[in-house]
Amino acid sequence: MKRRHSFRMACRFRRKDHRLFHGPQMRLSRYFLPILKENPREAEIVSHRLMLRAGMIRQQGQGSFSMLPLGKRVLDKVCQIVREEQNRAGALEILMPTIQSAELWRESGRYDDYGKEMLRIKDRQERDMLYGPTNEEMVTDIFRTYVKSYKDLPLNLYHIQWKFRDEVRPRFGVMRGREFLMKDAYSFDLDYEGAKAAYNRMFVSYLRTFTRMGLKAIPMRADTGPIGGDLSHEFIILADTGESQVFCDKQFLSLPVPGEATDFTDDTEIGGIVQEWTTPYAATDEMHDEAAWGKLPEGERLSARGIEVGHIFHFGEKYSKPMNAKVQGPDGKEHFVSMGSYGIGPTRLIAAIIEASHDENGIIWPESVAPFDIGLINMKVGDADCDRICDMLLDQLSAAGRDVLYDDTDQRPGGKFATADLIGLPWQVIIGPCGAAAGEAEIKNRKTGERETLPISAVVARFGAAE
RNA sequence: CGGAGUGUAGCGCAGCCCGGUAGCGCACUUGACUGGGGGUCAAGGGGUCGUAGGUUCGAAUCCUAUCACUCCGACCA
Repeated sequence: MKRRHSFRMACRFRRKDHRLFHGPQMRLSRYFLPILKENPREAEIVSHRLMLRAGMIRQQGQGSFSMLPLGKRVLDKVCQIVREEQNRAGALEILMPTIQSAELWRESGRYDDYGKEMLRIKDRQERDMLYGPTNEEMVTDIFRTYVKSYKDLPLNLYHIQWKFRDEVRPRFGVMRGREFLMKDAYSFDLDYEGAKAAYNRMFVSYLRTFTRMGLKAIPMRADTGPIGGDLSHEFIILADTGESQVFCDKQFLSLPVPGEATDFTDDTEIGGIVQEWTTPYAATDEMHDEAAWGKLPEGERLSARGIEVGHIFHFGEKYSKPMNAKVQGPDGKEHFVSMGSYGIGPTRLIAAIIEASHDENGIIWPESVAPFDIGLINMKVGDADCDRICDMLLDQLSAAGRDVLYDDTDQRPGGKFATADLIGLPWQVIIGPCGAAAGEAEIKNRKTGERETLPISAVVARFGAAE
């Protein structure tokens, strides 16, 4: 059967193909991948352009985006890594509502302080509601209701939920949207020492999180504003198109990132890692100290552009005091809990990853967040050998746990290569008539461009089993 | 909010200055030929020209208002 590539076809449900709508394998002819050959005019920066061109997102309004299937897959992978590393560090996942009552915010005093960035709404009873820009109040309310003893500490609750901030100026696609997904974690401890340990755990967790996504994230001392203290860091990844100018010691590029064996229950070990990662010089232009910078040898200085992908913050009793969140300590007295909050923007991270990893042909996904592991390209759909081999490889690679996107459309080879490069799957497995006749497949690495030819029978073993 | 700009088919654009009932490329539909880096031929479908008002015999085009989006500045995951 001849079938041109049409993303509309994905809407037509065919019974005999129903298994193709789920699971790790996907036929491009059945997928919804509205790729664009030309750059949409409104997209100025490369990640925005590529996300639109690769059919990942659809802009629905200023700073608001739908995630299309390819984008949703990446988002899910990013969130999963975030989730795993939060859990590893001892945080517990919950899910709080997006719409909040103004009451809690009046308690903390922020209902008046927050300003126009907060979207205020009234419900049908004329009650003041708001679309949450963050969740300190709500999580503090949960905490104070149930936790009364220091014995239940430390506690860290996080969720991954949509936020809305009516930004003065949304821009750069999902990089600065108004509605965006955020992982926000909140720690509760008896005292400053405990809070500092909680802070350190998130610090180390973040190092691992970004590294797993193929990013080099550098923690930089951040402005703590009116609250003061030294416990606030922004995690900046280096990308030529980044928003802010950053200055740091080249040491960061070679500092070892804590591995899976890291013991998050060992405060000394965690504190040591934080010490190591906060000693060399690093600052964004707002916090830049020319004198300290000048002391670094010329060759050790790294001046670059960066994108903020995470921010951790200790704020002590800022919310526990006005909201009366107390626990009884070992001394028998009541103590306001010492809190911190820790944010990562998964939607922004997607853009940041693209900014850090692309070329003139499109996106280059790190394997950990790629929407599919492998693009299987049938160079001549309709050719009996090519079709048979591709069907077989699709089944075998899927059975081995690999996510495969099978290009079974009848586009010409050039178009298929262009699509595969654009959407940036880490590997392309190419089956053409000549290779098929010789029993050979070609494998291309998207990142390096390297190609290798190998027997078709060796393809599955070449990729091995997914972990 | 201040400054700059753009709205014409799904996407990218021309037409506007000089008013006469909308066009190009890509995409899409049908058929044929093709088949290793965005093919060729043929035949088609699709547009309240952002919206509203005004000027005019007649408005995509001129005037007024308004909305949306983008970029630059102060803020932020």
